[in-house]
Amino acid sequence: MDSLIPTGRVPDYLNRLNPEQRAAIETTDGPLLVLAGAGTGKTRVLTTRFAHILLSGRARPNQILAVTFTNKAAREMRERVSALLGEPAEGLWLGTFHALCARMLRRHAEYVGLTSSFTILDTDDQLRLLKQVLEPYRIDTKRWPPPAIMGVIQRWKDRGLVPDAITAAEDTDFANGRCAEIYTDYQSRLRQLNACDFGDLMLHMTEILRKHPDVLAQYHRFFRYILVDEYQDTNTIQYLWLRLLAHRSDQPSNICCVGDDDQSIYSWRGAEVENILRFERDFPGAKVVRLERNYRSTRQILAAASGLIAHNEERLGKTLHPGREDAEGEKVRVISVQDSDDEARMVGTEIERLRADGHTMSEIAILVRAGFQTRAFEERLITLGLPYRVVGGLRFYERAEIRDAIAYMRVVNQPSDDLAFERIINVPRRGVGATGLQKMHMHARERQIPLTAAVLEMLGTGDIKGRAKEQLAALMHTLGTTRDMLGREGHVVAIDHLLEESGYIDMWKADKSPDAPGRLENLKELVRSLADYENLGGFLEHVALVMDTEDRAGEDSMSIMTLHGAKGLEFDTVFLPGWEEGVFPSQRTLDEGGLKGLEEERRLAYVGITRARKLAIISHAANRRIYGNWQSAIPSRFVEELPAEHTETRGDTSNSRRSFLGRPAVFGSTPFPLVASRRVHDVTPSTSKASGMKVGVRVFHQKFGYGTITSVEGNRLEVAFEKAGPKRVIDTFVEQV
DNA sequence: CCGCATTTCCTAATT
DNA sequence: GGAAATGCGG
Repeated sequence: MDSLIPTGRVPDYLNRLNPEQRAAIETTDGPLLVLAGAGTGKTRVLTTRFAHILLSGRARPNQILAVTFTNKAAREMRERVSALLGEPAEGLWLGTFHALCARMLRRHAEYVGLTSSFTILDTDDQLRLLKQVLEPYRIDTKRWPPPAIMGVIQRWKDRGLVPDAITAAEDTDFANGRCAEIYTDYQSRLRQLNACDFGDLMLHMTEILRKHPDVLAQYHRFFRYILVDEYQDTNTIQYLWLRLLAHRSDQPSNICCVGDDDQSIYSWRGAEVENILRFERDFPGAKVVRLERNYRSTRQILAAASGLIAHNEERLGKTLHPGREDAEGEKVRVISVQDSDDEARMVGTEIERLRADGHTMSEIAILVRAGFQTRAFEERLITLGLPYRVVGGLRFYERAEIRDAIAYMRVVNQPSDDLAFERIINVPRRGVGATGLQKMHMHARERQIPLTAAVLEMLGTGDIKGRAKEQLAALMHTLGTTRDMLGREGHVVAIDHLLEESGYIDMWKADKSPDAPGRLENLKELVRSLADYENLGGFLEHVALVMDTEDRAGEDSMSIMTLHGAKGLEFDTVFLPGWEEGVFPSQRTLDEGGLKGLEEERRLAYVGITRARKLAIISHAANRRIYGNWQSAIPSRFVEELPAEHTETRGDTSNSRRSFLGRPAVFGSTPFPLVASRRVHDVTPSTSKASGMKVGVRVFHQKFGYGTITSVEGNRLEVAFEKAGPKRVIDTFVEQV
């Protein structure tokens, strides 16, 4: 293809790139893998490449398919491409995997038994639907909780397996091998409801592309170039979808995937690092460009992070070098403290000092492994009066009042949306209980009609009695008037009417709990945001797929968040607390994932350190309060793996890994297996009384009778009772016999 | 059908 | 320690 750029003149946007970045952008044709280390200008390469393809005349805006994982990334990319082009980028196929698939699927829905107006279910709906499907199976939900079964189905979908593809061998470990049946039923219920869950968007679209060569050919004609962000996070179905779109006979696969195998931290939700490791085999003739010049962090930080990640086996191999000469910086600090309260105190003190020295608060972050760790820091920061925000709590669209309001809108938009109707039928209370709802379900199933229609019929025949009768009649009337208003007065007015007349707003006005005013405020905000969309349908598509809201640019506050949440962000100073065996690396990951799990934890540690521009402060405590009781802990193996010449150790040295030598690091099934002696630090009063409680001791329990202790964990015992079987009990409730 | 008491569980989190 | 689900009495 002819270039529109005059020969001999390098366009502006290429001039300020380093040679690797330029190679990543100018290698436009054929498969390309860009291995972009942390802070090496990944987003810049991606957006500049996009603009370059357009500006050099290789493709028109709608001939590039650009895929991201999150809406945030898609938004950012759109903005930066627009900036490079000097005009708003419109008509692009740029979005998340799911948004792009939804857009395609609306055009071909009939191939998978749906209509183009299919509903996209959220996580709540999925689970509610699965529970309904589960009913006739009479499965012990204690042993096989519905969310776990949902997980099995989702993982099958992630791997591109339709119900028919599930082999018996695949379906052994769960719900007595009946998951495949459940999966089949669940899928047919979805089809009846004209609905998709998130997994279906990918699964259906991939099936269509696979079975209908004409459809595939159509997209091949469309897309000349494919760009993929965060390729290390793709799961199998996303890989299959990409491969179908990329592999073609008429031209080379112009697919460019950008990613970093060292930052793959999402295997637990289906991501396959193997996709990126295998790229060169999947796309013959592929070129690989490594971006290793880091412009973010100091040399000390990069060296510490590189030394740590070098302990991983499964990697393509890549070393970060400082991109600037002047960036020597401070060594990574490793601080040892007595207990988790001391740790919070230490972090608070350090932050106060940073603030006194004039550091901007928003340039400081505390990155934790798990959500439960945030509380200690929050409490400390409140005491000190330091502004902070916890990133990644409940988001706007996850709040109960927002989900309820959206369910109301869904029923208006699509009267056959049974799941939405079920959510709101008794909110506010309308005298409909489990039994009443069941009758309605039976009626609906008999007559093969949606729930709303069943309610109307039953109101007519007098099958609904009492308080429910009047209230439901009023609800149905409100739904009807709202639909009328939708056409005449616009969706904003109509929805306002709906939430008022249905009594939903009044329900919160009557609520005396302290968070009710906030909820009303959220509802107002929701109605206000409706105005940004042309119609109700457009709004609902947005909330189904774009479940995030713009970060509100607030005051100058520091961030507390999980390591996962911090990926892609950067701060001057980063605190990394809780580097203890069992916490980080997480015991559960070790138990379930073995060596692979450990390597993923190590990548998480690598992500954490590389978030810091100037200073990283790692800490570990000798004793930690977990779920209410004290447990002792030993420093994380990652502390030892940091190259000593790039770290500076402070604090109580008796709490080093050395003093725990002789206890081999093993993967065990018991929680915190390295710390058999943790009860030494147990300060709960119950232990003194129960000090004789050891494995093998025979005990008597008022309710369960006689038994033998099989495990001891703090004051919690597991006892094999002779009559009652294995039970977990608190030590004070049994007597030694 | 509702509200209160008791019991149970506890990784990460996007679409 | 605490949220959320379950169970029980009114």
